[in-house]
Amino acid sequence: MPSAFEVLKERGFVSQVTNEEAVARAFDEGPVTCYIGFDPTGKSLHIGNLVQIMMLAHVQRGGHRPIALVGGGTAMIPDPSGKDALRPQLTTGAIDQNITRIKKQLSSYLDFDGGRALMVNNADWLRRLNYITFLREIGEHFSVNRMLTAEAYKTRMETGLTFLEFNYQILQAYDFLMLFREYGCTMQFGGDDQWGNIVAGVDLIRRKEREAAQAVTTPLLTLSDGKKMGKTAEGAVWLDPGMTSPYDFYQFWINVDDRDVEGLLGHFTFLPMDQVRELGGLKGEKIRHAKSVLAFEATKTTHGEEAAVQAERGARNVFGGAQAGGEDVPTVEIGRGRLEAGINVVDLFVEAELGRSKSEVRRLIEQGGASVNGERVAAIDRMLGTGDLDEEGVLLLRAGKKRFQRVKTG
RNA sequence: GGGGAGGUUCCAGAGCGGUCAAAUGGGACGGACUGUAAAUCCGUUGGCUCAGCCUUCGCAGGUUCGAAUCCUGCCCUCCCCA
Repeated sequence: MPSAFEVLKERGFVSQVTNEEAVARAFDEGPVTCYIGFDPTGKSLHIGNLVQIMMLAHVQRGGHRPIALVGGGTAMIPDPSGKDALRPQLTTGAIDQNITRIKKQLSSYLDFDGGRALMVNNADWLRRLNYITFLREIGEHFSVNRMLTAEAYKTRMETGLTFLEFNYQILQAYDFLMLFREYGCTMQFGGDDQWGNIVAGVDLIRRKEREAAQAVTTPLLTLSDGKKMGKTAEGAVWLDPGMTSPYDFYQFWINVDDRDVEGLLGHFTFLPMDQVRELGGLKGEKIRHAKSVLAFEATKTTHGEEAAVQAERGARNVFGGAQAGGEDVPTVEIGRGRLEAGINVVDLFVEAELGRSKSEVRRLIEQGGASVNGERVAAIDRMLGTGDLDEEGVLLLRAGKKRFQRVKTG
């Protein structure tokens, strides 16, 4: 059986490593405690966080102990790495609320039972930090000269960097030190953009504890079209089913570029690599099968098997040409009386959220991109009535090629 | 604290008294072609009671028949000096 580190490498999670030999040995020798930090600034994690989550999940399956650190303390400080804008500052109450939600989300991937995985909040130590003590014990180990030569800061030197942001790295290093002391955590993972911050922690542990901690970073996942993972026109793809429905989540994976399929299967499913390679090797139209496996597996781990089955069935119905698609297609309800009175197509499309404004929907119709029950809408003044409903009192709206909405009367 | 530059529609970036809902590029969206892929081509891209009207060019006032464009104050960003 391959070690957890071999699994990570094989699946494409590994980019930079502090000391590859030492890391490999650690994973061979026994349970390793490793951590990744998550930012609780949002109400939900999104697909961009999923690489890190899956990395922890794979490690846990290899018999090791992951720690998910949420930055309840650092959330109040912007991370200058790679970003050019400050993130909004939240109240501690809002952050604590987000943390609760994030933990719930993470438990779909990680098994927190009996301490097999841990979730900790750096607010526990950061918020009660004493400035002077901190400067004396931690600050003395950081060289400003060296920090300034780091890529993350160098670029920010052009546009300006506040003292607040400058401290981010120090606090993240301190987190690592605390986790090392409290939980024997000897390894930190993160995206490539975090390399500087992570290594700062490794250095701090060496200086304070004279121990060698390790760092492993993941390549920043960019898709073949150069876009950042998880961003769509609608914004991020969220893990919260209330923010991105399982159907849309499934669709996200179905719509990935052919060239990305194999890599994504490695990262976001637990399928054995033989199978991943086989699916990734499919050519031409056959690769759609690989995409449906990817979509199904990814949806299953995030939303559960039942939701995955539903999403798949809904997609098959609607794209396979079945009329109203059945319960599994995203649905909005509308009072039957509204249809009896007659409702304008444009209004209905807006209500079904297939367009942001009436102008947008009008444009859609004028360009021939809107259809009702599979028939192209010819004019913007088309009225819909009960005659457009099927036996079950349902009609199907379609915007463009792939956005569907089932309208049900109630 | 002093001096300089600047804040324009999703982003970048033109415009510097009317011809401006605002060039151009990117992105996004729609169509054709396809495989719910990519590439390519065409079109669209503030809102609405849509051949007209309304609201936008950091904020608040002012000049003018008329302002994104001129003036005043304020806020914010960046650069140089202290």
